[in-house]
Amino acid sequence: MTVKTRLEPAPSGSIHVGSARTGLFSWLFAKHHGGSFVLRIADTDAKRVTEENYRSVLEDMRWLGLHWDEGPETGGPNGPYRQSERFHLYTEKANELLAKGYAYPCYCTPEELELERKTAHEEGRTSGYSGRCRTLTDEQRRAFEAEGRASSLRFAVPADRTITFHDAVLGEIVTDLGRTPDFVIQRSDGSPTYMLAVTVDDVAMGITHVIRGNDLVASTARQLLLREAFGVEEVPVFAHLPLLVTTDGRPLSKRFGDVSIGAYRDQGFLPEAMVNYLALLGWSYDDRTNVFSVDELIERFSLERVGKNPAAFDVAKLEWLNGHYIRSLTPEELAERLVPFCVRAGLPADSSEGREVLKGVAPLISERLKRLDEAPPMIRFLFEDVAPEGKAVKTLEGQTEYLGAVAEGLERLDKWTTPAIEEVLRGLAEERELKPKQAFQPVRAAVTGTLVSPPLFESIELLGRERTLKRLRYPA
RNA sequence: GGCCCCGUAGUCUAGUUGGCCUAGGACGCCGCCCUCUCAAGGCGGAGAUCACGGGUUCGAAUCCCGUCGGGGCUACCA
Repeated sequence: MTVKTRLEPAPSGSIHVGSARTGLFSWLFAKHHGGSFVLRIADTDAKRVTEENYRSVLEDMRWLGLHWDEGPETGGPNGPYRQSERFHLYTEKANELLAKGYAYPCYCTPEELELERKTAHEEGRTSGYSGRCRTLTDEQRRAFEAEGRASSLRFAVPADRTITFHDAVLGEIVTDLGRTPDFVIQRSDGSPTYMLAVTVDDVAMGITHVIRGNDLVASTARQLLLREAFGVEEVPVFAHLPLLVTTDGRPLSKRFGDVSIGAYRDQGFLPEAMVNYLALLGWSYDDRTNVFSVDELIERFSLERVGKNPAAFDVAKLEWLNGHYIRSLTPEELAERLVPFCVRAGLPADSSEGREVLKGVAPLISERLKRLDEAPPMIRFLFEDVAPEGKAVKTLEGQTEYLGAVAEGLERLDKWTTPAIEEVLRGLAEERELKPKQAFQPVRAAVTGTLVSPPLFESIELLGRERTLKRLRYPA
């Protein structure tokens, strides 16, 4: 059997890190088994969907490197892959269920349903809908329709049974259908609900392993029920991943801060770091390995090693991994990835000269970056004259003579190289019996405008003779 | 309220046929070294009575019961 997994994101903007993690696990599992991965857009609820959000989903998936074998734009034998374009299939299946007596029209209004929910809650029953429309006579139905009431379609749940399935993560899950109310499969506007669409599509597309968030455990029984009604014998393997929470153990909601992949991308997290980090949330390979390349993840991933308890999304560890991956980049690669961040910060880096500058500083700042967006402030002095700020101003006080001497020494240099520059500066420090810190901080302040900068001698070399001398003699 | 799931240091986790665990690794934190600043790197350290309480056993993080805590579901969202 060829493994086939899928991710079914609702296009409500840049994808949530939780969805990304689910997608990653699904993708890794498929790749590990030489199978395929399907991307399917869950846009059945028209009011929440925009074209822009849809594009964000595809962009995020591509950025993460989770390439889909079947899905939007890629195509495939089971398309289309946007559920909004598959309504005819759901309608057909809904009608089939209606004809076979598995489903019935429900004429209840939102207000009536709300009342039932409230009553059920008060009486300690698990849920709301009583199933009252199930036993309507034809006459009653005609009366409702004459009234102009719209009807949804509900699945008639056999209350006297239980549904049991084996979850690859959680083990055996038993659901008592006596506590499962008749659920809506088609809204009164004719659109399918998640329950119908997901089941129809998983069957149609031959999904073998359903890997999704723990919040969907309870819905599994209903989907299994639908499969039965469709007369489908095969059942996919289900694996429900532990939910992602904040470091305080709260649900990972917008209130936590950044929960979308796009937000992390904009801050300069590398996709390889994000993928590595996400893989560690709820999964581990052994008792010591933290860093994995994508290929290693594919080779080592297994559902058996997925844990059951909620995992906290810890930005600090993500940043550590990100720093690790930034340091593993070549200067050329780092420079190229830095371009958009510099441009956004107003630095003219998107030119061949700009790129040369970036390539030059890349080795100096790579071990100082946790995120790419930290780079522009560090290297702004290479692109424009910067006025000393804060403590740097104070450091420069009374240093005019000394800085002039530094300028004089540097001016005499034949070769403008780091070793030569260092020799001049150290020589002068020794001559004046200055400690390194006393000798170099004023120079740093004058040249970079700050007391924290990339290594000084290298920075001076990159800055060039002219600009360095100017800044030493005429501080802004 | 009802049903279901979870519970090892601040965080991610190893550990699950009970003994090799005086509980291992990583992030973070603290200190030292290196050092032109900041980092990176190296070394070291603090931090977990394995949620709590009872059992079973020669022996339990690992098995059983209970309690408490957290979460999910309980939608014509997905």
